[in-house]
Amino acid sequence: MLPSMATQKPARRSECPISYSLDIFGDRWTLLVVRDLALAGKKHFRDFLDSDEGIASNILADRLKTLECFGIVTRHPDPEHASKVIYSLTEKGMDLIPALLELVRWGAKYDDKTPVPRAFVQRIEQARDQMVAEVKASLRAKAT
Amino acid sequence: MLPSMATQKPARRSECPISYSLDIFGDRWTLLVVRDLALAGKKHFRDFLDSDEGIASNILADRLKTLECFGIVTRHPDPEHASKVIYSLTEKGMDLIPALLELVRWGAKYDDKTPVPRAFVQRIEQARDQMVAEVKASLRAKAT
DNA sequence: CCGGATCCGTTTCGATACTG
DNA sequence: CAGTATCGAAACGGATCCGG
Repeated sequence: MLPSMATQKPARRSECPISYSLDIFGDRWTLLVVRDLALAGKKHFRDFLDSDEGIASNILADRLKTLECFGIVTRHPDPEHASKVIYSLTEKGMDLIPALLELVRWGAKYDDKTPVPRAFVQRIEQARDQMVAEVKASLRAKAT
Repeated sequence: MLPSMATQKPARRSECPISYSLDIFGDRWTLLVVRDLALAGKKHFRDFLDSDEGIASNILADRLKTLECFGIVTRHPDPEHASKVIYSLTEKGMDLIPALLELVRWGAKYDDKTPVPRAFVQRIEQARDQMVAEVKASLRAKAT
Protein backbone atom coordinates (compact mmCIF):
# COMPACT_ATOMS: atom_id res chain seq x y z
CA MET A 1 0.00 0.00 0.00
CA LEU A 2 1.38 3.30 -1.03
CA PRO A 3 2.14 5.54 1.92
CA SER A 4 1.44 8.62 -0.11
CA MET A 5 -1.83 10.32 0.49
CA ALA A 6 -3.83 7.57 2.07
CA THR A 7 -3.91 8.98 5.56
CA GLN A 8 -4.12 12.65 4.67
CA LYS A 9 -7.19 14.44 5.77
CA PRO A 10 -8.52 16.27 2.75
CA ALA A 11 -8.59 19.93 3.68
CA ARG A 12 -11.90 20.96 2.21
CA ARG A 13 -13.63 20.64 -1.10
CA SER A 14 -10.90 18.42 -2.47
CA GLU A 15 -7.72 20.29 -1.62
CA CYS A 16 -6.57 23.76 -2.46
CA PRO A 17 -6.85 24.06 -6.22
CA ILE A 18 -10.31 25.54 -6.39
CA SER A 19 -10.89 27.02 -9.79
CA TYR A 20 -13.31 29.79 -9.06
CA SER A 21 -12.06 32.65 -6.98
CA LEU A 22 -15.39 33.33 -5.35
CA ASP A 23 -15.59 29.68 -4.38
CA ILE A 24 -13.23 30.25 -1.52
CA PHE A 25 -15.88 32.30 0.19
CA GLY A 26 -18.60 29.83 -0.60
CA ASP A 27 -19.30 28.92 2.98
CA ARG A 28 -20.62 30.50 6.07
CA TRP A 29 -17.40 31.28 7.87
CA THR A 30 -14.51 32.11 5.59
CA LEU A 31 -15.59 35.63 4.79
CA LEU A 32 -16.31 36.36 8.43
CA VAL A 33 -12.87 35.17 9.47
CA VAL A 34 -11.21 37.38 6.89
CA ARG A 35 -13.33 40.32 7.92
CA ASP A 36 -12.44 39.94 11.58
CA LEU A 37 -8.82 39.52 10.67
CA ALA A 38 -8.89 42.71 8.64
CA LEU A 39 -11.22 44.95 10.56
CA ALA A 40 -11.73 43.60 14.06
CA GLY A 41 -8.13 43.15 15.06
CA LYS A 42 -8.43 39.45 15.76
CA LYS A 43 -5.33 37.36 15.48
CA HIS A 44 -5.44 34.39 17.83
CA PHE A 45 -7.32 31.18 17.34
CA ARG A 46 -9.22 31.93 20.51
CA ASP A 47 -10.31 35.38 19.34
CA PHE A 48 -12.30 33.85 16.55
CA LEU A 49 -13.61 31.03 18.72
CA ASP A 50 -14.86 33.29 21.45
CA SER A 51 -16.79 35.87 19.57
CA ASP A 52 -17.94 35.85 16.00
CA GLU A 53 -21.15 33.89 15.81
CA GLY A 54 -19.93 30.83 17.65
CA ILE A 55 -17.82 28.91 15.20
CA ALA A 56 -16.79 25.41 16.21
CA SER A 57 -13.10 24.83 16.75
CA ASN A 58 -12.79 22.15 14.12
CA ILE A 59 -14.48 24.33 11.53
CA LEU A 60 -12.31 27.27 12.43
CA ALA A 61 -9.14 25.21 12.17
CA ASP A 62 -10.26 23.98 8.78
CA ARG A 63 -11.05 27.44 7.44
CA LEU A 64 -7.79 28.90 8.65
CA LYS A 65 -5.96 26.05 7.02
CA THR A 66 -7.79 26.61 3.77
CA LEU A 67 -7.10 30.33 3.84
CA GLU A 68 -3.44 29.66 4.53
CA CYS A 69 -3.44 27.19 1.68
CA PHE A 70 -4.70 29.91 -0.62
CA GLY A 71 -2.13 32.39 0.51
CA ILE A 72 -4.64 34.69 2.11
CA VAL A 73 -3.57 34.07 5.68
CA THR A 74 -0.26 33.31 7.35
CA ARG A 75 0.53 31.57 10.61
CA HIS A 76 3.30 32.65 12.96
CA PRO A 77 4.19 31.71 16.51
CA ASP A 78 3.52 34.52 18.93
CA PRO A 79 6.91 35.77 20.18
CA GLU A 80 5.36 36.85 23.48
CA HIS A 81 3.31 33.79 24.29
CA ALA A 82 5.07 30.58 23.52
CA SER A 83 1.98 28.51 22.98
CA LYS A 84 0.04 31.00 20.90
CA VAL A 85 -0.22 31.43 17.19
CA ILE A 86 -0.75 34.67 15.34
CA TYR A 87 -2.84 34.66 12.22
CA SER A 88 -2.52 37.54 9.84
CA LEU A 89 -3.45 38.57 6.33
CA THR A 90 -1.02 38.37 3.46
CA GLU A 91 -0.93 41.01 0.76
CA LYS A 92 -3.39 38.91 -1.17
CA GLY A 93 -5.63 38.85 1.85
CA MET A 94 -5.32 42.57 2.41
CA ASP A 95 -6.36 43.12 -1.16
CA LEU A 96 -9.79 41.94 -0.08
CA ILE A 97 -10.24 44.96 2.15
CA PRO A 98 -12.01 47.10 -0.47
CA ALA A 99 -14.53 44.34 -1.06
CA LEU A 100 -14.95 43.81 2.68
CA LEU A 101 -15.60 47.47 3.29
CA GLU A 102 -18.22 47.54 0.57
CA LEU A 103 -19.93 44.53 2.09
CA VAL A 104 -19.84 46.08 5.53
CA ARG A 105 -21.34 49.24 4.12
CA TRP A 106 -24.07 47.25 2.44
CA GLY A 107 -24.76 45.31 5.59
CA ALA A 108 -24.92 48.45 7.66
CA LYS A 109 -27.35 50.01 5.25
CA TYR A 110 -29.80 47.15 5.04
CA ASP A 111 -29.30 45.01 8.09
CA ASP A 112 -30.15 46.76 11.29
CA LYS A 113 -28.89 43.85 13.33
CA THR A 114 -25.34 44.54 12.33
CA PRO A 115 -24.19 47.36 14.54
CA VAL A 116 -21.70 49.43 12.59
CA PRO A 117 -20.81 52.94 13.79
CA ARG A 118 -22.27 55.55 11.50
CA ALA A 119 -18.97 57.36 11.31
CA PHE A 120 -17.34 54.22 10.01
CA VAL A 121 -19.87 53.90 7.21
CA GLN A 122 -19.49 57.54 6.29
CA ARG A 123 -15.78 57.15 5.97
CA ILE A 124 -16.25 54.18 3.68
CA GLU A 125 -18.48 56.26 1.46
CA GLN A 126 -16.44 59.41 1.44
CA ALA A 127 -12.83 58.36 1.73
CA ARG A 128 -12.69 54.71 0.88
CA ASP A 129 -9.31 54.56 -0.81
CA GLN A 130 -7.68 56.37 2.05
CA MET A 131 -9.38 54.08 4.53
CA VAL A 132 -8.15 51.01 2.70
CA ALA A 133 -4.64 52.36 2.87
CA GLU A 134 -4.93 53.02 6.57
CA VAL A 135 -6.26 49.59 7.41
CA LYS A 136 -3.48 48.01 5.41
CA ALA A 137 -0.89 50.16 7.08
CA SER A 138 -2.10 49.29 10.55
CA LEU A 139 -2.14 45.59 9.71
CA ARG A 140 1.41 45.81 8.41
CA ALA A 141 2.50 47.71 11.49
CA LYS A 142 1.11 45.00 13.73
CA ALA A 143 2.80 42.30 11.74
CA THR A 144 6.30 43.51 12.50
CA MET B 1 -52.97 17.38 13.96
CA LEU B 2 -52.35 21.03 13.77
CA PRO B 3 -52.29 22.32 10.20
CA SER B 4 -49.89 25.05 11.14
CA MET B 5 -46.32 24.57 10.11
CA ALA B 6 -46.17 20.86 9.74
CA THR B 7 -46.14 20.72 5.97
CA GLN B 8 -44.21 23.87 5.25
CA LYS B 9 -40.97 23.46 3.47
CA PRO B 10 -38.44 25.57 5.33
CA ALA B 11 -36.82 27.83 2.80
CA ARG B 12 -33.23 27.65 3.92
CA ARG B 13 -31.43 28.13 7.19
CA SER B 14 -34.69 28.51 9.09
CA GLU B 15 -36.59 31.07 7.06
CA CYS B 16 -35.71 34.56 6.02
CA PRO B 17 -34.83 36.39 9.21
CA ILE B 18 -31.12 35.80 9.15
CA SER B 19 -29.42 38.11 11.55
CA TYR B 20 -26.05 38.55 9.99
CA SER B 21 -25.91 40.33 6.67
CA LEU B 22 -22.94 38.43 5.38
CA ASP B 23 -24.74 35.20 6.18
CA ILE B 24 -26.86 35.52 3.09
CA PHE B 25 -23.77 34.98 1.00
CA GLY B 26 -22.51 32.18 3.16
CA ASP B 27 -22.91 29.53 0.55
CA ARG B 28 -21.45 28.59 -2.74
CA TRP B 29 -24.06 29.95 -5.10
CA THR B 30 -25.82 33.04 -3.85
CA LEU B 31 -23.04 35.44 -4.63
CA LEU B 32 -22.54 33.95 -8.07
CA VAL B 33 -26.22 34.35 -8.89
CA VAL B 34 -26.16 37.98 -7.84
CA ARG B 35 -23.02 38.58 -9.81
CA ASP B 36 -24.48 37.10 -12.98
CA LEU B 37 -27.64 39.04 -12.47
CA ALA B 38 -25.70 42.26 -12.12
CA LEU B 39 -22.83 41.85 -14.53
CA ALA B 40 -23.56 39.04 -16.93
CA GLY B 41 -26.99 40.08 -18.06
CA LYS B 42 -28.71 36.90 -16.96
CA LYS B 43 -32.37 37.05 -16.16
CA HIS B 44 -34.06 33.76 -16.89
CA PHE B 45 -33.98 30.65 -14.77
CA ARG B 46 -32.40 28.84 -17.65
CA ASP B 47 -29.59 31.36 -18.04
CA PHE B 48 -28.29 30.49 -14.61
CA LEU B 49 -28.84 26.78 -15.08
CA ASP B 50 -27.00 26.59 -18.36
CA SER B 51 -23.81 28.38 -17.63
CA ASP B 52 -22.41 29.41 -14.30
CA GLU B 53 -20.60 26.45 -12.83
CA GLY B 54 -23.41 23.98 -13.21
CA ILE B 55 -25.85 24.73 -10.47
CA ALA B 56 -28.60 22.20 -9.89
CA SER B 57 -32.13 23.34 -10.58
CA ASN B 58 -33.39 22.76 -7.08
CA ILE B 59 -30.52 24.70 -5.57
CA LEU B 60 -31.02 27.53 -8.00
CA ALA B 61 -34.72 27.70 -7.20
CA ASP B 62 -33.91 27.76 -3.52
CA ARG B 63 -31.35 30.53 -3.80
CA LEU B 64 -33.56 32.68 -5.96
CA LYS B 65 -36.35 32.23 -3.48
CA THR B 66 -34.07 33.19 -0.62
CA LEU B 67 -32.80 36.24 -2.47
CA GLU B 68 -36.35 37.28 -3.25
CA CYS B 69 -37.20 36.76 0.40
CA PHE B 70 -34.45 39.16 1.34
CA GLY B 71 -35.56 41.78 -1.11
CA ILE B 72 -32.48 41.47 -3.24
CA VAL B 73 -34.18 39.95 -6.25
CA THR B 74 -37.63 40.30 -7.79
CA ARG B 75 -39.61 37.94 -9.97
CA HIS B 76 -41.75 39.05 -12.87
CA PRO B 77 -43.47 37.20 -15.70
CA ASP B 78 -41.85 37.87 -19.03
CA PRO B 79 -44.29 39.92 -21.10
CA GLU B 80 -42.88 38.48 -24.32
CA HIS B 81 -42.75 34.81 -23.40
CA ALA B 82 -45.74 33.65 -21.45
CA SER B 83 -44.02 30.83 -19.65
CA LYS B 84 -40.83 32.63 -18.73
CA VAL B 85 -39.90 34.49 -15.62
CA ILE B 86 -37.60 37.45 -15.40
CA TYR B 87 -35.39 37.81 -12.37
CA SER B 88 -33.91 41.17 -11.64
CA LEU B 89 -32.12 43.03 -8.91
CA THR B 90 -33.90 45.41 -6.60
CA GLU B 91 -32.27 48.61 -5.44
CA LYS B 92 -30.98 46.70 -2.46
CA GLY B 93 -29.51 44.14 -4.79
CA MET B 94 -27.97 46.78 -7.03
CA ASP B 95 -26.32 48.26 -4.00
CA LEU B 96 -24.15 45.19 -3.96
CA ILE B 97 -22.53 46.15 -7.24
CA PRO B 98 -19.58 47.99 -5.65
CA ALA B 99 -18.76 44.93 -3.56
CA LEU B 100 -19.19 42.66 -6.56
CA LEU B 101 -16.84 44.74 -8.67
CA GLU B 102 -14.22 44.67 -5.95
CA LEU B 103 -14.50 40.91 -5.69
CA VAL B 104 -14.25 40.54 -9.44
CA ARG B 105 -11.16 42.71 -9.42
CA TRP B 106 -9.64 40.62 -6.68
CA GLY B 107 -10.45 37.42 -8.49
CA ALA B 108 -9.00 38.71 -11.72
CA LYS B 109 -5.81 39.70 -9.96
CA TYR B 110 -5.17 36.45 -8.16
CA ASP B 111 -7.08 33.76 -9.97
CA ASP B 112 -5.89 33.19 -13.50
CA LYS B 113 -8.72 30.77 -14.13
CA THR B 114 -11.27 33.53 -14.02
CA PRO B 115 -11.07 35.20 -17.40
CA VAL B 116 -11.89 38.86 -16.94
CA PRO B 117 -11.02 41.33 -19.71
CA ARG B 118 -8.15 43.55 -18.67
CA ALA B 119 -10.02 46.64 -19.77
CA PHE B 120 -12.82 45.75 -17.41
CA VAL B 121 -10.46 45.48 -14.48
CA GLN B 122 -8.81 48.77 -15.35
CA ARG B 123 -12.14 50.52 -15.39
CA ILE B 124 -12.93 49.13 -11.96
CA GLU B 125 -9.69 50.51 -10.66
CA GLN B 126 -9.83 53.86 -12.34
CA ALA B 127 -13.46 54.82 -12.60
CA ARG B 128 -15.31 52.60 -10.21
CA ASP B 129 -18.04 54.96 -9.10
CA GLN B 130 -18.90 55.83 -12.64
CA MET B 131 -18.94 52.18 -13.56
CA VAL B 132 -21.31 51.39 -10.74
CA ALA B 133 -23.63 54.11 -11.96
CA GLU B 134 -23.54 52.77 -15.49
CA VAL B 135 -24.27 49.20 -14.49
CA LYS B 136 -27.17 50.35 -12.37
CA ALA B 137 -28.50 52.50 -15.17
CA SER B 138 -28.38 49.68 -17.67
CA LEU B 139 -30.13 47.34 -15.26
CA ARG B 140 -32.86 49.88 -14.67
CA ALA B 141 -33.24 50.44 -18.38
CA LYS B 142 -33.73 46.74 -18.95
CA ALA B 143 -36.29 46.51 -16.18
CA THR B 144 -38.73 48.85 -17.87
C1' DC C 1 -4.54 27.59 29.19
C1' DC C 2 -3.85 27.08 23.77
C1' DG C 3 -4.30 25.35 19.05
C1' DG C 4 -6.32 21.73 17.05
C1' DA C 5 -7.87 16.66 16.05
C1' DT C 6 -11.45 12.98 16.52
C1' DC C 7 -15.90 11.22 17.03
C1' DC C 8 -20.48 11.16 15.50
C1' DG C 9 -25.40 12.67 15.13
C1' DT C 10 -27.76 16.26 12.32
C1' DT C 11 -28.33 19.35 8.62
C1' DT C 12 -27.66 20.74 4.05
C1' DC C 13 -26.25 19.95 -0.49
C1' DG C 14 -26.89 18.56 -5.03
C1' DA C 15 -27.42 15.03 -9.22
C1' DT C 16 -31.15 12.98 -11.29
C1' DA C 17 -35.78 12.24 -12.36
C1' DC C 18 -40.00 14.15 -12.62
C1' DT C 19 -44.24 17.54 -12.95
C1' DG C 20 -47.39 21.44 -14.51
C1' DC D 1 -39.39 26.37 -19.30
C1' DA D 2 -39.77 27.09 -14.27
C1' DG D 3 -39.79 24.59 -10.56
C1' DT D 4 -40.39 20.17 -7.18
C1' DA D 5 -39.39 15.21 -5.11
C1' DT D 6 -36.26 11.94 -3.83
C1' DC D 7 -32.36 10.29 -1.64
C1' DG D 8 -27.39 9.28 -1.12
C1' DA D 9 -23.26 12.12 -0.18
C1' DA D 10 -20.99 15.73 1.95
C1' DA D 11 -20.47 19.33 5.21
C1' DC D 12 -21.53 21.12 9.57
C1' DG D 13 -20.88 21.58 14.38
C1' DG D 14 -21.19 20.24 19.47
C1' DA D 15 -18.70 17.49 22.78
C1' DT D 16 -14.66 15.71 23.99
C1' DC D 17 -9.95 14.65 24.05
C1' DC D 18 -4.91 15.54 23.28
C1' DG D 19 -0.02 17.22 22.99
C1' DG D 20 2.66 21.23 24.17
